[in-house]
Amino acid sequence: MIASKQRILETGVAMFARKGYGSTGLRELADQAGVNLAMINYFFGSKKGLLKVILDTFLAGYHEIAKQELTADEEIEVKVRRFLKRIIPYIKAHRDYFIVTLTELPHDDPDIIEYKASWIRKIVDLVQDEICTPLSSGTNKQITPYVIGPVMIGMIAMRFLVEPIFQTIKPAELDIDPYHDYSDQIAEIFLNGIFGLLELKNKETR
Amino acid sequence: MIASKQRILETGVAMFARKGYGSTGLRELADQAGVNLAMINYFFGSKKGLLKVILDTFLAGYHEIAKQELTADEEIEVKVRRFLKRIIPYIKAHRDYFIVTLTELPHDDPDIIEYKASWIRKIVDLVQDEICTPLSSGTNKQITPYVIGPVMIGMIAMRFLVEPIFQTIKPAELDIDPYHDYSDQIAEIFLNGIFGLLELKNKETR
DNA sequence: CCAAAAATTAAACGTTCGTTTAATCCAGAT
DNA sequence: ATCTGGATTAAACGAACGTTTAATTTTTGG
Repeated sequence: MIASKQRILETGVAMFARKGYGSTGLRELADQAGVNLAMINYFFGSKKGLLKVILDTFLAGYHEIAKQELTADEEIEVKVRRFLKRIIPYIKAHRDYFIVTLTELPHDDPDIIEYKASWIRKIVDLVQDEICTPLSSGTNKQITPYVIGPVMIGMIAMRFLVEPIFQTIKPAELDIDPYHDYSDQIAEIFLNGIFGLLELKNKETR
Repeated sequence: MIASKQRILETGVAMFARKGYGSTGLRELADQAGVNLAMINYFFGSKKGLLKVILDTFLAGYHEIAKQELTADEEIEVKVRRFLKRIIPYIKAHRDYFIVTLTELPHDDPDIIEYKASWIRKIVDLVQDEICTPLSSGTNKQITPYVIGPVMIGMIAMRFLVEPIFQTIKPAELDIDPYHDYSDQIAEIFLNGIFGLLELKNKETR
């Protein structure tokens, strides 16, 4: 990718994450990227075009990992554990992409809502086929990807959303690195939680 | 509260949630609220003043519920269950407040970051005293509010963030009401998850 | 009923917004 | 060396931005 385009993308994702999409001006963005204002529209068509690239980059990566780790003929427990083991470092490495995606998720801009929807649809289908359906067989459950999906992402996600504030109130020792087993903790909580829930449901309807 | 002020607040929280704070113009806001443009600055001082009221309203309510339900001499299990039983309907009833708070959380606007931090600090302390500390006693754990807090909120939160997109990809039956036992499900997942995690940690270090 | 206070209005303030245009720069290929 | 196409620039576009002012209407309380 051309160096200028790359710098615009990098600066854009950083500023959108720190100030919010709507509160970021293209002139300040261009200045910080060391690039002429017109280059943003030249390379990305529009401000919204830049946002789309950011959302697309993150969601494509997320979906790719989900596909690789969840689509396998193995125990759900193993698959979920492997998925979390990969997705948490991925999010950590693309923290700003993640923050932008998450904070723009609920905004129903007609130009990009179908864009987001197409990705979410794929991920929901994946969770349905690889987690919910296998979990259902053998039990008389009713766990849907619409419940389990957000729960899983949410457990991981919120940490990164509040991290800037944690930085303010507790400047030391809040990086995720020290918790080298952070993904293990999340995996334990999630798996114990889900299996505990299923057990309970079985008991109820028995 | 004066009717005009109320309408500005209601319209403001709705528009900030749907379009984002930075992408919402005060003229459109005033129009939709059926109010003169100048009234917004008259009642709230500035656009950011309006945002502060929204954040304050939600976080104060959240903290109040956490204080009431978590500060008690009872089993953690009971307290967490009661907290979730109250906090989920609260968020559901103040969905737009919640979305605005969440999506503005990572934006480090110097004017409001200390504002958010003061609330988060209170909530972190609460979780520390009422959940983490009691959980620690008797075990050789190390669960901090900085891990457990975001996990708990995140499990609940993400559902509301992606709901607008779920509406798009699956227009029917996605309201949380049908899951009349949604908070029970979350509570089960969370409690099973935490206790499972603690058990594991004990085993490891035994 | 009238004065004081509060609510509301229209208009303008200067600034910044995202975008476009047209000219220029600079490689690499001919 | 020159042509060519992409990269880059400075400048301007009109629109929208958040905020302020000053005048006016409405409400309140003595």
